[in-house]
Amino acid sequence: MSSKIVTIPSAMQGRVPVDEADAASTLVAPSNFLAQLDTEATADLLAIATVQHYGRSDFMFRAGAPGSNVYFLRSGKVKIHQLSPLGREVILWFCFAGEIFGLAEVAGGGGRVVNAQACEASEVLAVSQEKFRDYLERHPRVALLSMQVLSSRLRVLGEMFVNLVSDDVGTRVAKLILRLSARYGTRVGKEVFLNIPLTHQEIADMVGTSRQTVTSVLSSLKRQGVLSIDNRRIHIESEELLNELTHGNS
Amino acid sequence: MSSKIVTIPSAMQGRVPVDEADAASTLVAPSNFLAQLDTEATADLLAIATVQHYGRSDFMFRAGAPGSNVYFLRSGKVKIHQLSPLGREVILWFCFAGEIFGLAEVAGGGGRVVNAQACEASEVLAVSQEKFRDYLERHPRVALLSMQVLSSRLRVLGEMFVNLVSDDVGTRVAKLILRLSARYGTRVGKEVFLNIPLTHQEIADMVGTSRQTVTSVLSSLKRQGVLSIDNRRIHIESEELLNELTHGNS
DNA sequence: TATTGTCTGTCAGCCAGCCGACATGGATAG
DNA sequence: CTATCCATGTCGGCTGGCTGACAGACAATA
Repeated sequence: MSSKIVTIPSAMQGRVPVDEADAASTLVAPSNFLAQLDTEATADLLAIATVQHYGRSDFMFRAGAPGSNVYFLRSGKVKIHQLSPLGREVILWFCFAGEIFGLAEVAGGGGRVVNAQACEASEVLAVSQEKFRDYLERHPRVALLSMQVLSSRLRVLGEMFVNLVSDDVGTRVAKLILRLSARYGTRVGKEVFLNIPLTHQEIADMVGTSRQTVTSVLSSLKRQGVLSIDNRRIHIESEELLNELTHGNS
Repeated sequence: MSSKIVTIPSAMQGRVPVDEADAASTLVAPSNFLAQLDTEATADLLAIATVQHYGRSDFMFRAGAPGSNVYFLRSGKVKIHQLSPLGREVILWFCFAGEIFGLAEVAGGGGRVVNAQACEASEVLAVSQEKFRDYLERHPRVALLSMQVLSSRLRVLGEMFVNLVSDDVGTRVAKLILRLSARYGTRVGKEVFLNIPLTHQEIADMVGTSRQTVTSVLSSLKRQGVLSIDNRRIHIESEELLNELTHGNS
């Protein structure tokens, strides 16, 4: 399958007197890194990579460790998070099949700042820092691609930051769901299925609230008929309504 | 001078059973991009760049515009910020001489997400997206450097995010000051001078609070003898005390 | 010298959301 | 079948920090 780019609804941050069409501002990245390498680049990468397997809740790396590998997720799901000084877990993002992670700390030198933990059994390719550097010098295209990945994360994180500062919890949750569904949801007619099991606690950790508050926000959304949840998987019934909630943050 | 890589002390987020020393957090980057290019790379860059001048509070670019240039700040000070839907200005970071900005949106495609605004008269080099791409293909070292810059921002932003989620306002302000002083402060004995004029409002916008709260936090810090402020410039009198406040966030 | 604008400082009232506590329900293990 | 976990749901009380309002300080402009 060749790189399939998902189109994402506009992110409508900081609208300005620039009469650009409002069209798809796509805060999203070519999230599937592996799929965008040509066959040669892929082969080359495989040549320097080690295949590793992790079980549910194993760590690929932890904050504080020296960042010596870049990882490519072949299958499974990985949670990138940080522990706040007092044990609060802050989830920065999730990685899914095809995505690269652990890149930022390798490129930047210094140790890991975040934790990478498998949410389910996962298979990864690990590539050492030095080898990856060489590799990038040999494949400048891939270097560009890597920059795109970093850029996109930077944007997303920036967006998250702004949301956190300026929105109330309800809006933050709504935006989170939209972000996730834009990236990882499968659209069926007007509905969207998010095939990612998420606990309330995890949502809280992504959005910066307490578990209880998330529970109540979600109940409210269910009551309004915006979404339903089945077995921890969110099913958006009315994306429009959800969007409305997002914009209507007065 | 060939690409000089700065070593970064561990970032001590989410302390783990890795007995790394706790040394000074400093999530700092090779912030001065231009200074790290060798003469050839510099010449090459100049060849494709346009020199531009901006006056205080002019915009280099605004959110919503197509991101067509990368910028290098030769002198002056630039504020990168986003406007939240309801007019709240959220400052993501400041750029100082030598730093690159506008990179993320160029690499990522899509339009600008943030605004770049001169805080004072500034001179920049502007390079078009396409030319910069070519340039990077010809100078893989610089591509790596760019990745380092992006990585470092990603880390800083991640740190900011975590702070925002898990610390109270006092701690956030303290950490902000430490971060800034690590990067831009000049150390004189035990004291640190931050030669960046900042209004309370700007601090509030970086830290996600109201101006009034910042005022009161700062007064409190002054009262405790942690710092003094002269003409909007922060002067840290006891970095230790400040650090303590930071760690002591129970 | 007055005028206007921008910044700092202080105070009181109010409320979103945090925290602790507890009850229920499903899943997994023994 | 029972015990143990873990996630969900709900409630009430408490409080950090936001809001608005106003007053003084200083700088720049006229």
